[in-house]
Amino acid sequence: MKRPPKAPSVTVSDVAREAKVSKATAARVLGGYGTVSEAIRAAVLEAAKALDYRPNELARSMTTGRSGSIGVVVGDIENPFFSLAVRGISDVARLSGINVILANSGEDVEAEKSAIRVLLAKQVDGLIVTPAQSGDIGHLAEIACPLALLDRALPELDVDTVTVDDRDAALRATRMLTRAGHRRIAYVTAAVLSGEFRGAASKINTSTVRERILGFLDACRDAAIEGAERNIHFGSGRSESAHAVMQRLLRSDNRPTAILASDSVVALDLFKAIRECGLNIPRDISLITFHDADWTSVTTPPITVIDQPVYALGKSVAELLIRRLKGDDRPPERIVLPTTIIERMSVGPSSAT
Amino acid sequence: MKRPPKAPSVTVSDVAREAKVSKATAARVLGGYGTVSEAIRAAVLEAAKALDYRPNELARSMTTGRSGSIGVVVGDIENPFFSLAVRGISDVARLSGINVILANSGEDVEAEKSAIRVLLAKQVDGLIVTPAQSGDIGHLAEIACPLALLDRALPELDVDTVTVDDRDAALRATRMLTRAGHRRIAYVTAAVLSGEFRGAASKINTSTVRERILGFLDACRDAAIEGAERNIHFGSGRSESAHAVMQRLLRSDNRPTAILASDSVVALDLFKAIRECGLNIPRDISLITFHDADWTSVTTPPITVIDQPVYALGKSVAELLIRRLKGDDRPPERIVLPTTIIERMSVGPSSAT
DNA sequence: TTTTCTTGTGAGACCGGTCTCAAAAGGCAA
DNA sequence: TTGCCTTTTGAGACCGGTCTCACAAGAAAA
Repeated sequence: MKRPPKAPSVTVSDVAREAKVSKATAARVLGGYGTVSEAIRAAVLEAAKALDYRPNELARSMTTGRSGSIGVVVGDIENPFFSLAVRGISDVARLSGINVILANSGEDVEAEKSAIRVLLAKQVDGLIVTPAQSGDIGHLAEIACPLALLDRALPELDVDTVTVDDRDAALRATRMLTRAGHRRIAYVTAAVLSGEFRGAASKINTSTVRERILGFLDACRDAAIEGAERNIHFGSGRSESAHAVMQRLLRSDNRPTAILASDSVVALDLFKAIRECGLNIPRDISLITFHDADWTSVTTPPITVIDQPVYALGKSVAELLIRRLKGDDRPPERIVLPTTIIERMSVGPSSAT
Repeated sequence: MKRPPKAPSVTVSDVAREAKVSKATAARVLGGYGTVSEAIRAAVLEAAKALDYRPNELARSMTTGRSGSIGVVVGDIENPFFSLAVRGISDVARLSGINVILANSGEDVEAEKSAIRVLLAKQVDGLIVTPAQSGDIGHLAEIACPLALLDRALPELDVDTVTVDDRDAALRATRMLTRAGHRRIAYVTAAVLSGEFRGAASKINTSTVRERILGFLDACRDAAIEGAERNIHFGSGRSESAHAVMQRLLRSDNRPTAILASDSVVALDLFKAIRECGLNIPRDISLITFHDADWTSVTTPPITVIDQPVYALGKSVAELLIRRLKGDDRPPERIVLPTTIIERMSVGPSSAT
């Protein structure tokens, strides 16, 4: 099949000429504004069809100032958490005839800044961001278009935000572990810390990370577990060393008898590492993870998870943003979605000697 | 933290006035074209900084005709196959300073058409599409900008295409099954057929689906298996009934002793259904699936998969498209990437009585 | 019939950049 | 000093839409 060469691009003026009316009139019917008589409208429409006119959205945005698209900056589309959230966002956006320009930050602030700059230059009408770090939020604060935060709240930034009840979720999950008799419980997260962590959880400024650690520590305190802070492991991302870190953790003398993982990617790595160490879940070690990823239900044993309403997260944040684009000027909302724990078979009594 | 209200948007003219030069000169330094004396360049740059000038990409695209973005239409971002491929695409795009506008077709041709129309109206410089159906490709054929096809080839469409060696992959996987003694082998795919399938595989026009079936049938013929066509099951998508279909398949009198699944989403459904039927892999039934999804390595037993270079698929198609955007006018290329089979533990000898 | 509205239409400015073209300025040889 | 060539600068058209405004025509009111 032959492909059409460059198209000379039919414009309003062309249609106007064809329909023998003024450019203004043709623009009126084509743009769907102003009033035009039925007869002329039909003529213009016919001319447009004959010429195969396609509006140039760019030119339209140029004058209206609205581009009809929103920018979304996530940490990593590859992570099923984000791809599901993005799905929620784009489903809502499509319903409003808005489209989504996606950018990956790779959880790197500089990449995030640059992505935002580019999206802004493209005149997106609004922005949904999952801030990579929260120490560095100047670039977010000075964004002049509507902004909404996804999954991670920034206390200093008074904008629409949708998160889940991370603290409570971590609390409940950890409590499930302490009630099973565990006292050496590790919390493993992919997040990297800017400074040094000295148990000063309240100083962590990425809300998701902070709240979860707070919840984790709450539960540990309730169970009178001392020094729980030392069992918090950061930076277990996807680098090669992360796997090694986990192996070391699992092989250490007083290895944890239970682990809470911050996301399904980390948990999968943990699961593999546990296996490679010849450990058995839940006999030797218990495991709970955030995010009900598809794999968690088919392992042996299936993994107990904290089920976050990820799709709804994306859906809500998009709804909030779009409402704002439509002129809503209520004070920013901070929606916290509930999580549920899906109990499967990965939690057992403590194996501590 | 206070959010800035509407920005009055600083333009080239503003900068020019501030720097006391003409608009044209200011535009030259800001746009980085033409020649300007060092003294004036510095002055303009300083004025721009003082005013916090940010270029309006839309206006720029307006005159240049290039928007600096490409459109990507995939079946479903939620599917890990696509999210990984999209990752590959956006990584490459970012390197070239191009950004990606993402659209979901939901594997529906009408949605695909509309997405393409919107993207084209947004003046994307190029388009990467995973055609949902191949009966209906008029809308693809008349696209006037560079187009590249991802994962699915369209013989009638002579454009850059990157696929994997589906036929060979299916052949090798099926052969692995026949060599293990299996003779009742089912092929289960999420793809839906436009017409009726009567064994006329060559008439299927979605290349991925056709090639795989062809490979499957090749292997069956080699093993002198009769009526293999009857064991091909379409439409096992994510609808409720799909699961039921599988259950029926598994509970039927002469249920297959081995299954080849077309993607990891279908395979996961199958895996669950097999379990629910109380069947054991690989004792009662063997399973191989396309796509090395993360879950396939952690199940008991781990699943033998056809590993497709998904990231590379996205990477290559983006490279091809971007090369074309840069003016390359070599004849369209059709790249076929190799697959490898990762043998795990889900294939055993036939359990046929 | 004349005046006053209403409604439909056309002319042209405008959005914020790019780019062509011609004029101005500077450099150098004669 | 004059002339010619090169480099720098400014004026203004242009991209493809939207939108304001003035005006024409027909309808309703006086």
